[in-house]
Amino acid sequence: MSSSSWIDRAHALLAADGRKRGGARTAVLELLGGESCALTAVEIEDALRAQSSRAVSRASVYRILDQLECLGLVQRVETGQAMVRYERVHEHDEHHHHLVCDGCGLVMPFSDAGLERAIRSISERVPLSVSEHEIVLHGACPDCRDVEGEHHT
Amino acid sequence: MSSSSWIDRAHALLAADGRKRGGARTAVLELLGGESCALTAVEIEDALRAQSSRAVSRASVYRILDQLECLGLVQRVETGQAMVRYERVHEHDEHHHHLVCDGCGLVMPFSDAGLERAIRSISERVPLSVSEHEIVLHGACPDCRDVEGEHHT
DNA sequence: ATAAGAACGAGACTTAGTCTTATCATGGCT
DNA sequence: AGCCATGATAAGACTAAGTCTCGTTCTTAT
Repeated sequence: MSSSSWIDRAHALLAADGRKRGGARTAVLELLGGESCALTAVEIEDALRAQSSRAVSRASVYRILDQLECLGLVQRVETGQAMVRYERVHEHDEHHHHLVCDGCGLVMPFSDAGLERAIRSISERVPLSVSEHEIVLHGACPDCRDVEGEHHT
Repeated sequence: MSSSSWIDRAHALLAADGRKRGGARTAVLELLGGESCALTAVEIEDALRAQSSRAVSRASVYRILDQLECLGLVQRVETGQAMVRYERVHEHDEHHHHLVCDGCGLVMPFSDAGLERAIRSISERVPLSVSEHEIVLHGACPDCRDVEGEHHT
């Protein structure tokens, strides 16, 4: 199962970075390991409080996410929803991007080789050493499109 | 000059939408018309206050930007800098995207036909009617890259 | 000129995210 | 085992972007 291997890799990288173990970080890792798509810091805080597994304070959530981002274990995703989302990054995993429904806020992943190619080529021609990219396409999901058309029910 | 034609078009569309003229909106239009790249709401507020041309309250800035966005006159740009940027949209103008320096916050525009092609093709294959896209590549500008390497001055 | 309604300003309010400080846990060391 | 240095955590004050409300002022059609 790839999620537990991600957790293992995370623990290993953290140890290599000279970090000690702690209950809060372990809880966050386990939550992220079991999620395939992007969560906000607030969602993480709430989920942990609700799961009765272990509550983690807001400051810890942000600190832990920062550490994980520095180690390349999670990635920030800007969905234009006024808050940052985070999701785990797999080593070999194909890079994926996101579709956001502006109606209901639904976020879903997609990936495309042509897009990656285009971006790689741009990165070489531009006056900026590009470190990462994250593409978000906005639109309406099937449900929300239907609702829009229902001005006659 | 294309900026004044954008202002004219804006006034025309607003009138067609049944809106009356007002000093605050005119001031915002003139500022945006003279800017080629994206500004934040706060930058707009500050610029207008500083320019002695005409101060515009925060609520008005946001209200006006919303109206302009609805009419397709401005576009939101998510740069991942914890605040939204807005820039004017030209009818025929080729679509442009942005490079953001994570070191100093510099934002600069770029455009690429291959990228547009890739996105158009994705839009057709995805379970979401894509309405808009805005791509932001992150990295380090030449200045900031140099600074990073200067751990020995 | 007047009235209807749009535009505006002031400031209270909300909330994502940051920062501070005190307390707690961990693991090395004697 | 007991102590101590250091990193991890909790609680909540704080910052700032963005929203909301409501009373006032300005536009424009008649």
